[in-house]
Amino acid sequence: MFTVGEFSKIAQVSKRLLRYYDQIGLFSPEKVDDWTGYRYYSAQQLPQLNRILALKELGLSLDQIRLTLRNDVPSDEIRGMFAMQKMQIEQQLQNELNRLRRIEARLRHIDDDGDMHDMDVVVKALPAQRYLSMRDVYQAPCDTLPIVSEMSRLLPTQLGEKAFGYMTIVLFDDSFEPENIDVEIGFPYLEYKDVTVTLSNGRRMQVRNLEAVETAVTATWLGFSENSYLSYGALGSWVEDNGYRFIGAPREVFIVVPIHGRENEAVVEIQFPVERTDAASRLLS
Amino acid sequence: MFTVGEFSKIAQVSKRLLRYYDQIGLFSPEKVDDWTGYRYYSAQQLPQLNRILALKELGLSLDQIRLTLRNDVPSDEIRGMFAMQKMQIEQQLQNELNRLRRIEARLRHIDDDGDMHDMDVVVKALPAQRYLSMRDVYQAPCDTLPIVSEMSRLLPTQLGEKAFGYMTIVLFDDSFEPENIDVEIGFPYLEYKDVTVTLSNGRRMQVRNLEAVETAVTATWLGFSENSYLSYGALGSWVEDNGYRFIGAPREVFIVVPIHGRENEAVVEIQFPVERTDAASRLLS
DNA sequence: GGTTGACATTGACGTTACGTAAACCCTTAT
DNA sequence: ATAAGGGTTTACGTAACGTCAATGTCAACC
Repeated sequence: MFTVGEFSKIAQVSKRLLRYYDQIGLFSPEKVDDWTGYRYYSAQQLPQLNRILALKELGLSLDQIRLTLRNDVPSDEIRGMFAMQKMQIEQQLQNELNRLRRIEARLRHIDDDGDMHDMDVVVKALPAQRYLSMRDVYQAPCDTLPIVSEMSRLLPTQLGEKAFGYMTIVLFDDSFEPENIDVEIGFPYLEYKDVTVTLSNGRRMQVRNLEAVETAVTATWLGFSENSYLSYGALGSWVEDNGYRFIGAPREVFIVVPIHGRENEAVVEIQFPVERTDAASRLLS
Repeated sequence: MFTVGEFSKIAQVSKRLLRYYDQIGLFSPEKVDDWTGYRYYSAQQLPQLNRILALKELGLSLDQIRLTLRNDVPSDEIRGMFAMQKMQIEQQLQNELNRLRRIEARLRHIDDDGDMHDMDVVVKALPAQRYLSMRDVYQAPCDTLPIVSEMSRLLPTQLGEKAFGYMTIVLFDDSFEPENIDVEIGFPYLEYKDVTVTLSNGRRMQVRNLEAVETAVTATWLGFSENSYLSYGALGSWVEDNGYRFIGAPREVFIVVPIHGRENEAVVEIQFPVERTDAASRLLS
């Protein structure tokens, strides 16, 4: 029979831990003195504690460990728990590997002033939206300007100020060259009516559903200039390097639209729908 | 200018997060209304928030991120932080890989009743101790019994009951065969005197320092029998599988010494001094 | 039998990075 | 007038304990 202090020295764990495990009913002393409340452990309990510590090291939660120790749970459940934990670890491994690569990239891109010139890529989900838009092919990017400007004038007056989100364009062109671009220009429509709007060139804007994207790789930048298209390449390599793959048309959201003369106040976010590659998992084979 | 709700929708983060980052001084709105306390963010702040989110994804703590955003810290310090983070991730990767292997081993060893037949291996540090002991070569394991029994009689009476820890033997033999074994038998001595004890066969026990072990792989089992030696092999493969390497003489600590007729109450812990191999890191090359 | 020291007990607070309420304030639409 | 829908604070919960802090007991010494 050992007191907490003695037993904690033998097992090399803190006294607090032993009391804690007793409190949560995970590992209790063999005897507790009724009068003093002192805990008394026996040496024979040591292997049981070690099993707990070993399972904890495997990454199981104390709740899961409690399950494995009760012997009234079917073996399949226990096996399932371990299998689940295994999958979790594999997922973690992939994440860590990608993190490692990104860290190394950052490390390369810190200049002498401590500034980082990497794009800040954020992975997030995009909700489904209703989208009042028009798809067309334009000779050059600047050909879209009159259309955009007319939309910005017409829509708020015809359908209400607060009915729209930020201008969003969907790029259906998979060649990233700035000629004969196939794009859809429009605005998220926050109401549940179906409306059509006819522009001065006779073309119609219609409401459609812009599907949700589970995983989108996004980057936001300030200012608007011709070299914005360079970012597409950088984002492309980011996607490759981090074990993703494009699965849909990219979108551009104009939080602040570029106004002539104040282009550097523009804020644009590009969004690439992606899915995971399992390339990283081949490292484990 | 956006309120928290609007800005949180644009950036796809919770309002709580924005208020929290403001509170800890990591990312504050561009303007706060003096009267209502309302926070107002500008679209131009979005890239800064995205940088924070990107760095968080890399595993940096918010404190570290705060450092990288202040531009009065030397670039070397920032670089050092990233390098440190990189090392941490690499270490984590090794751990996860080992965990994965151990999980798979467990998974194989669960039988139909849900019981696990693996040894429960615990990695811990061993503190330095003073050690009253005697080293000798014995023909067979059972030859040690009279010595052990005489020690157990002599020491407490000559030097005090509480001066000793649990019987510990150090195995200098690297062939694990049970003949002509070179072992040191003794007890941790908790006082700071130098004493010698002479046994009936004329041999002397002396105090020496038993060095600390930074990393020891240990296993504890109940009962004492001849097949205990099997465990050495199992522990050996555990050590190999988990990226460790033996670097010293193993020890056996008898928490409860086996008494004739009550051998199954014995509790013995074996301790192998080890160090990490960098074998696992080759996966990353 | 009182004091001291070593050890035990419970309880509370700190850690990380927020989610989830609750309670309250402000403006606007019905 | 009141309900709705923003905003604001404050506080509590998370996982798994470490770290005090206040208090209680035990054994021994004077």
